[in-house]
Amino acid sequence: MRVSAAETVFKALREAIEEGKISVGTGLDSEAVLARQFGVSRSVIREALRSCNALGLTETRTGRGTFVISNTVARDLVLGRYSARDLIEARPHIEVPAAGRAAQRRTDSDLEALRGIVEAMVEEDDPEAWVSLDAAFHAAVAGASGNGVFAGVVAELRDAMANQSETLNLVADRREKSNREHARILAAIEQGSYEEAAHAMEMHLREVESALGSIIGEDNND
Amino acid sequence: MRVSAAETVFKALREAIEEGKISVGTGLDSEAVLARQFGVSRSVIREALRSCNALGLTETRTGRGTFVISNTVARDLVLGRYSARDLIEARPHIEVPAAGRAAQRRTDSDLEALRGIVEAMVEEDDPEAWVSLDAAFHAAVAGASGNGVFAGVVAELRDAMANQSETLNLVADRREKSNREHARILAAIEQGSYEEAAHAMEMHLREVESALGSIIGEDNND
DNA sequence: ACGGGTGAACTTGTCAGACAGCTGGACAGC
DNA sequence: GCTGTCCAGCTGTCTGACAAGTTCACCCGT
Repeated sequence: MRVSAAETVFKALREAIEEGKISVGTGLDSEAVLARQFGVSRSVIREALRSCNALGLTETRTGRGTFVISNTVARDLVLGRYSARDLIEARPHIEVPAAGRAAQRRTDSDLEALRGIVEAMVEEDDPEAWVSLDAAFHAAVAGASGNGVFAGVVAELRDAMANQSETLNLVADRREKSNREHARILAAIEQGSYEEAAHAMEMHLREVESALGSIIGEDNND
Repeated sequence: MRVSAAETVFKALREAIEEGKISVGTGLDSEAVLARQFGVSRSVIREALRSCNALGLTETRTGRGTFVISNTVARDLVLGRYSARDLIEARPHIEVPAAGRAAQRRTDSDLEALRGIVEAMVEEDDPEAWVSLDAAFHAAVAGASGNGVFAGVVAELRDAMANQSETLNLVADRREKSNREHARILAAIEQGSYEEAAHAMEMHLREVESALGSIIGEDNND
């Protein structure tokens, strides 16, 4: 399958920028020069630059030139924020099977990490730090599932949740319950039972959801 | 601050696509027609289309035109690629509940878009184009779920899958089966039944998985 | 009749050349 | 030293042209 010249130039530029061969802040050669270098017309260069601009890698200023403003695709451009309702609805569908797989595939170092987090949470008094550990626990479970998709999605959800402060309002009572539920999940994962781990996670999320629901206010009807 | 015509056109197109005014699977007007509509030259239109392509919203095929392949920005621009095994394992956990929610929440324009894709798939002979439409169908179902997390994750999986050519090897026989299964999913969504839509999607994914499994050969190499 | 080849009419891909508008800096005049 | 002008270089846009890929109706030989 033939690829267009514009796409070839785009890929070359993107690679050069992402690999740091062209450092952030510097300006690219002018369109005319690039056209000569790549042996194509200016239109082709311009189309390639528009692609780089769309990804947030570069920025073109009239009369001046095109400048590298980032060596990674802009996340903000791509990732929308998720609503609390969407997060609560989606979590179980991903984390429950992830916990099950974790029970089947966890390595020794996975278990070690999980135990460490669970212990730390028990002794943690500061609510903010506790919430961080909570997020770390869920991410670690997903990571232990050995499935990159689960791990990636949960990591993304964790980022989105971190920006929602409702979790902080969980009363100390609820935190203790969560600690016990986490311990139960960990035990099931240690034991290697898909069913039990998945069930323990499901129960946990259901508990958290109802606790959060009473805080947020259940206006999720459509 | 003057903005370039190309950027104006790009934003207009992007908004139209993301808001569903141009549904997934459909083709845009030709560059010449767009140029007349926007009152600009073809170069401007082409630069705007390159931006849309870079974001994974559209795809341009030589001699045919530019087609909308997603109404959300491609996530794998940012995130890493996933292995085939991970994708196959994770898909049902996300797409099944997404189909169920779609049955409860789909709008009229959601249904219209889905019908369009299903019809187009029946008449599509080119395997590559068919796979694109298949991906568009699954993304549209997730989009109709009204849950940004589902839509985002499926969009991400779609992008990752598009880069795995195994799907292309599906024989025509399997494609016809898929078309029927898609029709069944669509019918359940139209009917508004969570259970039926979820079940239809689950069956469909199971069928596809076994078909793919026999091609790939069950080994977990990426 | 009918299957297959063929070309016309579209589409995108690329090129070359032109000119307007913007920007920064050199330079002359005060 | 300060200011205003001018110019070289850049991006933004347009135009017209042709190559190459795609589609589909039409025609020709059987």
